[in-house]
Amino acid sequence: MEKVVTRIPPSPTGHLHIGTARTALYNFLFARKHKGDFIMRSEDTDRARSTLAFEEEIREGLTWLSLTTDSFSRQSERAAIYRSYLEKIINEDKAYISKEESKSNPGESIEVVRLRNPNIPLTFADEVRGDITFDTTELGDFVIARSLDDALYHFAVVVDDFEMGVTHVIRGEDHISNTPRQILIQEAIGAPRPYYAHLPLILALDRSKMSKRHGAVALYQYRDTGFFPQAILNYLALLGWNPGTPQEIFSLPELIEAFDVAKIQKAGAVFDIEKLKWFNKEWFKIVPQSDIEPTLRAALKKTFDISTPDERVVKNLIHLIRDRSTVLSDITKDVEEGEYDFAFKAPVLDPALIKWKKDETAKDALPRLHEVITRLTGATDSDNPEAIKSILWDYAEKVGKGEVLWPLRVSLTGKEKSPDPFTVIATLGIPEALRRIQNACDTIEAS
RNA sequence: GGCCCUAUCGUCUAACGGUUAGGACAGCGCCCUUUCACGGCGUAAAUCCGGGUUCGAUUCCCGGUAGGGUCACCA
Repeated sequence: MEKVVTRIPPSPTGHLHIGTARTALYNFLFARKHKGDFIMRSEDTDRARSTLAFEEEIREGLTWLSLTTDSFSRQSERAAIYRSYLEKIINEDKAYISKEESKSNPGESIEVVRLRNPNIPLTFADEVRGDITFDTTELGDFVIARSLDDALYHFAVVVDDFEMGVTHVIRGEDHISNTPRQILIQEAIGAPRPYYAHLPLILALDRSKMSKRHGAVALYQYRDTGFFPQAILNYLALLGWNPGTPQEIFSLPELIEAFDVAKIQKAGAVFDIEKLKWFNKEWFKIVPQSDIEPTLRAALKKTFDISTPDERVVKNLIHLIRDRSTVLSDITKDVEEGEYDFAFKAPVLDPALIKWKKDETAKDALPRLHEVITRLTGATDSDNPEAIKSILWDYAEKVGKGEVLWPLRVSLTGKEKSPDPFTVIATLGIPEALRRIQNACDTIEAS
């Protein structure tokens, strides 16, 4: 069997769209699944609107997603190739040069190239939708080049796909109506017909094609708010495709393994940021530490001006962050808002907060805190909350969990809300915890 | 408007003629942790409508309806 080749042909006239990212993903998955190639082609034949900056952003975006390509080319550098094909089919009278008035510059006379349309009904097989039939008559002798040296999109695409050995064209549903004219061109240049698979569109809330007016559509916007590439890939894969099993969390290798064109959805799918957030939350628990750590360190430096934080605390804090965060930017936000103050700042204690019950005074908590100090003093330090819990749990159960745990937690963090006391102690280490509890006792006595 | 595509909970989807129409996200409720978060359990919520075909249609066919895409000397 011939080697599978898929492609992603973005035109560098805008940011990397989330829909383009998904199309790239599906092409990537299919190619990798079949041990084929996945190539990228910059469709920059519209010189006026294409920029190198966008091209670069698109390439970087795909790299960020780990969607590696096997080759890269630019249509703007292939004019000679298009010209040779144009000359060939003109010689064969399958296309012709037509002198007409320029539409873009009225008054100017130009020689465009038009395809001789055989005006036939045309049916092609779509891997996701089955047979689709068009009457090509309505296309007329459509223009395929502005001039011999200036091929238009459809012509360039067909020549390139042929020259590059593309076997499977997997693209958005918005290209269905482009397919008949591309097939006509294929037949004119004698190219074989690739397999086609037209993907359902990604829709906005109002079920129209997702575009700028609907908010964030560019990949970089999701990267910037702190979504993991793993989560984006995972979500995008399941938006319009399903594995046929209840599994939802997929790594890229797992997606390659599970991917199957037959399970691509026909109907458009609404992009739901809430579900994306859920995927990100799940991935927060499993991404490598190196995906989280730089953000944490930057936040610590910014908020606390700590450039060399206690490594034990950082390590333990990352565990906490993993199941308390949704997007990476939560780290910065939470650090700024004081969520993790307890880890780096001794608390300023409000004795009134120590009281567990309304009719208590802060001083009532003193003997309990002293008992905690006694127990902790002889204990082995650990950064496992469970181990810390076992030191104190039986006492807390005996005296009353609220009676012990609430004042303890408040002395450690000074806050109304925080992680549980065992986790806090495990994070800080027993010596620091002891200092804080002792300090709390002193404050209470002085009040 | 012409052409093309599509139609299961609010959203993503499963069920390729026979199911109490399943799961996930979001929502709601309860439990756990005597704080927050995490977690666990539960609940509500759907086959667009009308005709066929069939013993039997979410499923197959036709027609409506609705939504979407596309109609360049853009890509």
